[in-house]
Amino acid sequence: MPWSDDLNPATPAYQIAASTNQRVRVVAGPGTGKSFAMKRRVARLLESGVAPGAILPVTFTRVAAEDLHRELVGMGAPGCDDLEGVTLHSLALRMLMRNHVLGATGRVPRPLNEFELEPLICDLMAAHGGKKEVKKLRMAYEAAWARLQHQQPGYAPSAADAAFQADLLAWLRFHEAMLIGEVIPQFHQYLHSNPAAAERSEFAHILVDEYQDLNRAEQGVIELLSDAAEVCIVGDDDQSIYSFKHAHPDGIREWLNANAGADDLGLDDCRRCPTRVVSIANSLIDHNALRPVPRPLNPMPANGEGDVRIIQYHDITQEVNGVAALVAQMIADGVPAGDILVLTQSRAFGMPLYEALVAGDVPTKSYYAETELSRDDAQRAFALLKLFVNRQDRVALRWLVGVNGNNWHAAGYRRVREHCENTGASPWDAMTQLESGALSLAYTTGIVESFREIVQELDDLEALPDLSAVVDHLFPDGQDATRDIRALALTVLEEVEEDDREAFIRDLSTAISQPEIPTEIEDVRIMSLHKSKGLSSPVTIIAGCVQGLLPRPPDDGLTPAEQAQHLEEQRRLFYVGITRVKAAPLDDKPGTLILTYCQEMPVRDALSVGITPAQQQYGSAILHASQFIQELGPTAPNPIAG
DNA sequence: GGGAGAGACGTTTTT
DNA sequence: CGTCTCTCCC
Repeated sequence: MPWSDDLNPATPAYQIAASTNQRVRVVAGPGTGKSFAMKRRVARLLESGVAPGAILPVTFTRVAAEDLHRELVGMGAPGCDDLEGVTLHSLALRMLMRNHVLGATGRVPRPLNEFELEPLICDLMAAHGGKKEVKKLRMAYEAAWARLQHQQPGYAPSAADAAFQADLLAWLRFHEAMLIGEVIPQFHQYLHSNPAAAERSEFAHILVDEYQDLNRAEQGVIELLSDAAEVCIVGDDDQSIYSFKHAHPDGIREWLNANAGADDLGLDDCRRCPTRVVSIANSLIDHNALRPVPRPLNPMPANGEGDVRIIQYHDITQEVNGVAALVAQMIADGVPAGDILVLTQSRAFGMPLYEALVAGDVPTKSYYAETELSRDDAQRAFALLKLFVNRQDRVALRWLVGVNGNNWHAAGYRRVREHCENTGASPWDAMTQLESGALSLAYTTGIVESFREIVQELDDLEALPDLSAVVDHLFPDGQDATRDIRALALTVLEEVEEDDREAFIRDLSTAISQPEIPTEIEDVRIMSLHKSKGLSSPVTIIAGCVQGLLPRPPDDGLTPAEQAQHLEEQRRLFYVGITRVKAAPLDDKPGTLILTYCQEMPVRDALSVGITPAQQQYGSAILHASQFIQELGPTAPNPIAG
């Protein structure tokens, strides 16, 4: 199918696909068809003979990357099979590993799993003011890199920050690893200091989706890859919801300043949502006073008005049961389960809702954060597997020798590390010597004992006939803690060459950190508002619309200006949520949006979710409807009691 | 190094 | 209300 098929040259979608300007910015609201326009642009490039390898389509998440690939394959554009959307993170890792960058910087691109941070924190806490302080310092370190602060004139870390960074880097170097938050900055630094690097002119065309969610370092990487490229960025400042990773809506707003002469295009017709949803979405986002250029969405009358309901329940139990009953009823009425999307910003609503749906025999899939490695047993087995594949995996060894001890046996491990740094021995070799008595160090009784067990377990694993037996041994059948990771490991094993340990551990790690998203949706999906970005669904339910949860209160110590920005981002989050609704003008059922909230929940739940109840009675916290419900404006329906 | 008890604080989102 | 973290003491 030619790229311009069914495209009217007078429409912005055509211009986005057709523009040959070196720089193009597209600001496009939810449901206005930006992915469609992007896809056509890529198709045009491929049809005009651009090599797939010269095109870099950057997407924000893995889901979006797979989505783009699938749609291009569906269009049958030439060479589309070789064209993959990538996340910046995966691109950075690939390029860092491909080059001898490691030699130059002394760093190894082996990212640390979340759970592997624990021993790092304990190793640093004694010298840097305790666990909490170390966590804070680490976040500040990553934040400074994400914002490229070191490139700002006059930036100077405090003495305490500098001391911490030196120790952190020494730890990471010694353990041959990298923080996840360092991957992009390291890549940025490599590109920045190597103007002649091949990567800087590897791409002739760069397309960036969800640009508003990139932080400074990520934007900088795009700039550094753009030496010889036509660049098209696409996004929407009204959907910028990733300030926690230091993205800011001003990035896309101010992009034109740095790219004079760029084409500036926009898409405003909301082809996705019913008209009433468009109307309340416009009313809501209008409350964001910091927007320099308001861009209301145009409703499409052909989409129909839609079915919008706002329901208040008495307490959280009734809300959970009420929503579960609504879903069950809709399915009984013939709505496919895969057409229903349930969004809630907190596990306190999400998990009981999930359980209520499952209990009611509704096919449901929960998309809350990866659970494979949430249990200690699973973490231990996974670390053991890493060490089984590579005895020199220093992070895995550090984790395993410390896991049983108070503060991860920091005192004893410090002696081992000092010994290694003085002699050049690897931790594995030093531990082996300690174990045999060839070496003796103070305070190491505990870790040597742990090491003995580890060696025994590894010997047991080596005695097994193949990898599948190893998986079976590490993640035994029928155990709750390791059920998820067992299933995943078995799937990965099927795809891997006979007993290729390295490939197995690599693919398993990928599968854990970047889970596959099913293409065929047959279940009710339940997830956070953040995860819902990019999705759309004929029935969208947002539960838990209460003040304190949505919006969440600002962190302590923010300036009034920062508090205002926080509130606006929370509002954008709700905006993203309500604009997931897809009109179904051809079916007999209208696009449906249901917003629910409740008046009470147990104080214990409220506290554990981060709500500090202003009032409480008989152990229940008194809750109030989200202020955003009011802000939906006069076209919103009146709330009803459920 | 490790255990007992007092005290602080609580969440959510991605690669 | 629970859980994690820190301090004190052996």
